[in-house]
Amino acid sequence: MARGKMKLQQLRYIWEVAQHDLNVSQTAQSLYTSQPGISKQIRLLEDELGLEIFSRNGKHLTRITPAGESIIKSAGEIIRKVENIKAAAREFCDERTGSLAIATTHTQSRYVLPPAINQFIEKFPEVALHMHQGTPMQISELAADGTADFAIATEAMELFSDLIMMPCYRWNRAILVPKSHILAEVSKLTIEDLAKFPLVTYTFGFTGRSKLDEAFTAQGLTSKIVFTAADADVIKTYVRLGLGVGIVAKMAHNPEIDADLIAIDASHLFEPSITKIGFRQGTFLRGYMYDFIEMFAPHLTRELVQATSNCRSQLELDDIFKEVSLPTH
Amino acid sequence: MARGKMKLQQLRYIWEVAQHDLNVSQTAQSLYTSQPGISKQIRLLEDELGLEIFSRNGKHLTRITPAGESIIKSAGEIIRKVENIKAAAREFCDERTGSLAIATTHTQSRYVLPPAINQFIEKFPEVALHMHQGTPMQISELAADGTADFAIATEAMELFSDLIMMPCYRWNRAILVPKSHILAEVSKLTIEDLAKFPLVTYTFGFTGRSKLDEAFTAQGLTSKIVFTAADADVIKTYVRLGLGVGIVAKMAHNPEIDADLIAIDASHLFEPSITKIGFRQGTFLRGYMYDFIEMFAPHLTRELVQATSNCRSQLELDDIFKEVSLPTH
DNA sequence: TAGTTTTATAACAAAATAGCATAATTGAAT
DNA sequence: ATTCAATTATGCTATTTTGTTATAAAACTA
Repeated sequence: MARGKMKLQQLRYIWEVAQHDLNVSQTAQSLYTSQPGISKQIRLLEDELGLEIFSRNGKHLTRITPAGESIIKSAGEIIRKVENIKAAAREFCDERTGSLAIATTHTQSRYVLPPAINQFIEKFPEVALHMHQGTPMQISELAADGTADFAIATEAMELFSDLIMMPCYRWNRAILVPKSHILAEVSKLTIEDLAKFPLVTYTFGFTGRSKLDEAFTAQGLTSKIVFTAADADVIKTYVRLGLGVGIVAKMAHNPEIDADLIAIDASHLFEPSITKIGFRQGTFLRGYMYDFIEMFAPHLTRELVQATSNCRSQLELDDIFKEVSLPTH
Repeated sequence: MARGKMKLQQLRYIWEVAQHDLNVSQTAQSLYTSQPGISKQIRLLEDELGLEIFSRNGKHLTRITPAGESIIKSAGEIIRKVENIKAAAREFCDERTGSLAIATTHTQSRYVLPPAINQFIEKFPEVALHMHQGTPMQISELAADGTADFAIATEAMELFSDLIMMPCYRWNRAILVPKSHILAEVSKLTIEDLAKFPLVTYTFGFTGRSKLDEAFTAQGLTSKIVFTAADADVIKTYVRLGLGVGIVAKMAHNPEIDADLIAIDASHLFEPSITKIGFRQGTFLRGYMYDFIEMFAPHLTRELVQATSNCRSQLELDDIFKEVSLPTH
């Protein structure tokens, strides 16, 4: 239990080693430093605290001790707070420059985000914009580990408890068929009508696919999904080929570009889905980040977002949005 | 905006300087280090962040900049988290040793705490016990700045927003008179009866004094308080001298020692008061600290206390205790 | 059991930190 | 205003801390 002053670097090291599967060499590489340096600092910290953070089998770190578990968790929180200080400093220093990393799905980046992005680069030309595309799971992870500032998606965002998620807009689905298709003539489409045809829609886990499945099973129907894709462009392609009837987010249909396809409103067939924007709780948000959120979802004012930052539980958060009415796309 | 690695020491320095009225020399003395060292580290940090944390008039620090305000606040949070890591380490290292500092009033330490303290030193003989006595205001401050682990008092605890306060017990008052006094004969004492006599009771701001005043003013009566003291022992002394009628917390009357005085129950005259125990939110509580709380207030189980630690607002906290029934002393 | 990977140790180099003496500046009090 | 005490900045030095290289020892892998 030697006397020493705990260093931020030491906390970074134990945190990173924990992130790198307790492999010190690998950690050293990723941090562009040397393995003995890290090993020594960890030992020094353990000495100061008078306990082992990692248990060892001879020379190898095998697992995190219960004490280490708790210490590493705190270390992570401290590291994030330090990052927040830096971000806050940048904000005070120059509020026009910085970077904004958005992780989102194809649907959002192709059909929904463009107007907001446009507005954003107009107002903040000095902010470097990074777009990450992936599955809703990947997106949430990117936001949770700080690679992306925001995650925007419809599905799977609930699984990450340290993400603050706010509803952006409600949207409905449209049935897509070639002009010549029989369904184009049907006046009032039912879900039974739909179940008769082979369907082309989103892959499971994408763009509100779960609501879609629910609707069929609720009616005791089984849907014949013959093809799935992560994005509407691919779906449209196969609808054009006559593979089946497409079910996509309504905003994915562009009357001009998709003039050869008929879009039939399906609001009455499926529950609307809600797209959300999420960020890691406790992160400092730059001024332009608040602006971006508001450009994308005008009801998410700076005040409202700040209020959500203080929420501890999902319940509190939901409570805030009980009153707020969402736009529909 | 030089490149450097933010150090915990730097955060400590800016925090301490802010605590010491922006006087660097004084800060250096209190930290047993040199003034140039601190000045330099502050400059380095400001350099790294690219902004001034303190505004200067020539060489003197005059005020904290808006950015500094936010940074220093974060620094404080980080420092506390680091302290928590150390405390957690000590807990894992040896859960029997440590220290427990309680700040409280005379009334508590003389009449209420002894049984709990007794039980505590029996179970944790290795824990060094420190008792601080003071006014409720001083007590709250000691807890808020970390000098004491707990504050126990009846008044003034609401004023410190970063203290988590939990109700311990409800108590009523007793009227104290010499055996020969007229009031000793009265069968059903009213507040009007009481108002006729000169009174001896607690100094304002102590031991539920405010509830007492409320009761008189609510009846449109003015009380003739001829003497006030911070503790019941002094009050009793003056009641014995015939200076007036005493009003004290019921638990301050000991039938054996105070056999020469008559205690008349006054539960029906004054609203009961509630004594609370408070600790700074976000602090790591050692195992024996939970035990102490439970010895003092058995309904405050470890689970319950941990639940309150997560509360953000006073409302949330009150909600938890809505269900809990308090013991009466 | 051999081979690869990983960690510990030691000696060394580099950098950061604290300290001292002192000059410059400020703010207060004549 | 001018002086005086208090406070901060600067330059330089000593010390401590941190990181690197090279290498030995140990642990996993197959």
